[in-house]
Amino acid sequence: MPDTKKTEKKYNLILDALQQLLEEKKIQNISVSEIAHKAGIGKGSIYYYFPSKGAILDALIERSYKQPLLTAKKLAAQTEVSPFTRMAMLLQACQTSSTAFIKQNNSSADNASAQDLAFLHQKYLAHVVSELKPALTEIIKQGIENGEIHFDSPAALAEIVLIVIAIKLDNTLLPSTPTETAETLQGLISLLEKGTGVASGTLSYLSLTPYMK
Amino acid sequence: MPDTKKTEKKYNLILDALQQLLEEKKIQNISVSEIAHKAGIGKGSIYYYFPSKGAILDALIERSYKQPLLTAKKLAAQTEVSPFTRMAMLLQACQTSSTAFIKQNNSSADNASAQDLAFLHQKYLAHVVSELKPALTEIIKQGIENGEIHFDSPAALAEIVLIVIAIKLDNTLLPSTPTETAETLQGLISLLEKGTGVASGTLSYLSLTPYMK
DNA sequence: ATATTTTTCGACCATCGGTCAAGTAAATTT
DNA sequence: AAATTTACTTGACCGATGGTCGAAAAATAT
Repeated sequence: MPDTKKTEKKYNLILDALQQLLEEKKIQNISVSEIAHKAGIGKGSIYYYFPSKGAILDALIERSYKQPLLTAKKLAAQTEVSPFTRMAMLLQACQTSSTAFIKQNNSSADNASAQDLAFLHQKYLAHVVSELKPALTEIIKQGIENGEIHFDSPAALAEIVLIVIAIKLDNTLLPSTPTETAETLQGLISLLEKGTGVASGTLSYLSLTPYMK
Repeated sequence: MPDTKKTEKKYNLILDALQQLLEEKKIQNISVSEIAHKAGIGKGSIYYYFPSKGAILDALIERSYKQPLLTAKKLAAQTEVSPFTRMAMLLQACQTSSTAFIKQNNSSADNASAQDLAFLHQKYLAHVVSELKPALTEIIKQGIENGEIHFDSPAALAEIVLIVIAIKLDNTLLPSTPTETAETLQGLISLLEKGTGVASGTLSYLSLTPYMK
């Protein structure tokens, strides 16, 4: 099939258009016609490649996180590196992937706008957690085998960490002040250290800084 | 103001209508006219009581969680009861409040519908966590003073617990199998016990069962 | 060249959230 | 009780949206 390449090109063209528009306005205010115009194609063609407007967003999110998540997963295989280092790198990837997409303009104290793009953030959460959980689980599992981490359920631990971090790094799902966010993340690190029998300070350099402004 | 009663009646009439409709279809497919019709009033009147469609939803959520959250908060003041008991009761309230609203029809494996009502669940999360955090913080704080709990940052701990529990109890934000959910919640309890210097098994009776089917 | 399939397109449709002028009912003033 | 002001109701109306469709144009096959 020679059209696969061409199809994929158009496909990505549409995603590019949406991504561009997404940087200056929120989703609900972006019309399909607008996406088509930006992509330089007719509106009808959009629906040749995507079944609905929401599907375009889904595809864009998946494309956006494909690369960072891929590299994050590779970390799980690098058994020669300390689990903590790998964990830090993985969370770093998690963090950069979040800031990549959460650039929405929070201009006014518009309470309605925050709700409009709620499901965008929700999708980000679901995507990141589900994709990263296996990798982090593997890392923790190896840390347990090494005797560096003490905990019964690596998968549960991975999920807990990812949930809290993903939610707190994306400050829109549960809006907090910078101080609050920092406190919660610091609390998580402290809880992890004490809960997994790791020396205090071992995880402190994970230094997660939430997206601000 | 004698109109407060009448106004409130109409106000609640609209919320009743939305709540009713919400049991058979998802929000995005419920029109304002439909709400008005169900409430037996003109469409224009809706906008006399609410500034937007989203505001109706907000109000409904707030009304739905008002009572359970109120009783949950009162638990914080009952200093004569053990912090763990109060914590369990609070989480119980959290749980019932979730099942009260998460009765959406999950008929088919329709991936699109699940995403449509994403922000409904997102609002639930934000509401529950922000409302319950102060109460749980207070309980933990008292447990620390009693010497029953050992942890530096009660507020952080409260938020972490609420985030994980709220997300896992509402199985739509991050869909998991029952086994996974149970594992994560059990992992959280275990992490809490070890992380806060509490004897193993102390928190086990929190026994959180997620909403299923 | 002809036939067939794939892709493009924008006019068109139903519907939506929200506005508004006009009207009615209720309270308040005189 | 009449007049006036205020509180409330309403459905026609508006601009805009997501999505459809048949027709045309490109591409491909025969």
